Amino acid sequence: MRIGELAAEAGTTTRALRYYESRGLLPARRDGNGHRTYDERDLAQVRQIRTLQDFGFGLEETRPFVECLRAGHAEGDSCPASLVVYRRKLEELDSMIERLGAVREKVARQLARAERARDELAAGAPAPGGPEPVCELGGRG
Amino acid sequence: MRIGELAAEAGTTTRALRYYESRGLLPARRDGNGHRTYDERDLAQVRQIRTLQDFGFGLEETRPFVECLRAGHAEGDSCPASLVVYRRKLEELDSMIERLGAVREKVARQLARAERARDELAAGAPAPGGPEPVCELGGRG
DNA sequence: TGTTGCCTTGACGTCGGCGTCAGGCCGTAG
DNA sequence: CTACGGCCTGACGCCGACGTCAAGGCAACA
Repeated sequence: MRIGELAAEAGTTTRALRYYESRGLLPARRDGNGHRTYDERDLAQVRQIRTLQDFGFGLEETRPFVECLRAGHAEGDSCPASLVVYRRKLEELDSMIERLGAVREKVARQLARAERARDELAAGAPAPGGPEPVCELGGRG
Repeated sequence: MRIGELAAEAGTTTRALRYYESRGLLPARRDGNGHRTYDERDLAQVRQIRTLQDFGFGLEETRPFVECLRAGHAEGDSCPASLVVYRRKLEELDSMIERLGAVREKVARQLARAERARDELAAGAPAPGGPEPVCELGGRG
């Protein structure tokens, strides 16, 4: 199969596949015309790459999985190096989720505080210490 | 105050401040030598930018807050446009956290499955359907 | 014989938020 | 006089994963 067909089968583009090759992730045979040719094993490798990328893995992080497939394993995560990447990614995900959760709480508290201040201003005091500043400097009306 | 001092006070760099200016976020007066001069209000604006960036806001997202401060408000989130950004960011954070949580579970399940397969292979069958493929192609030993 | 379609290589563009370097001005301290 | 520090502008570099364009080759089909 040629590069266009592989791209279609794997749900990606020819540009991405050439890029993988340039990174040493997807070596290609050539036919008489100099065109790249691939087989089912290459398709499995590309699918492995796409799956991991959907999980947020960087290209380099997919390398152990691809090499594991090329070594003949049925699954890309049958090799120790792949498991190491899994574990590292789990730690990354946990710390990212924790950080994002903390930020979420801070933003939520800021929003609640700002809304409270706005409501109090609207309800009670129509100018406690001078004229109100005008929001939206460059308003379009 | 000049740009170096402002950068030190705000915990950033002169390069970042000039970048903000180039984006129209931080207009600067000039002294006789053509040097940028700033006051306390500029400092407050820069601090607002940094705080939001620590929360993961992009520069453009800080703009309503900065303009709100420049309009004379004591807080950058006293204006409706800032609240809109808060709410949008909360939604983004929620969906990101949800996505990451789902990915985390998938990766954890993949890891568990792969470890189980490895253990079963090590314990039971030392070659059920042919020779084992060799992991780590380019091993360094 | 042209036209389409797929392929090739090479190289520059994208996005964000700056870092870093080059070349030069201004004021001050030794 | 010279060195140094801080400032100026302008421009290229960086990271990741490609997108996009240019210029050309080769095969099939009308």
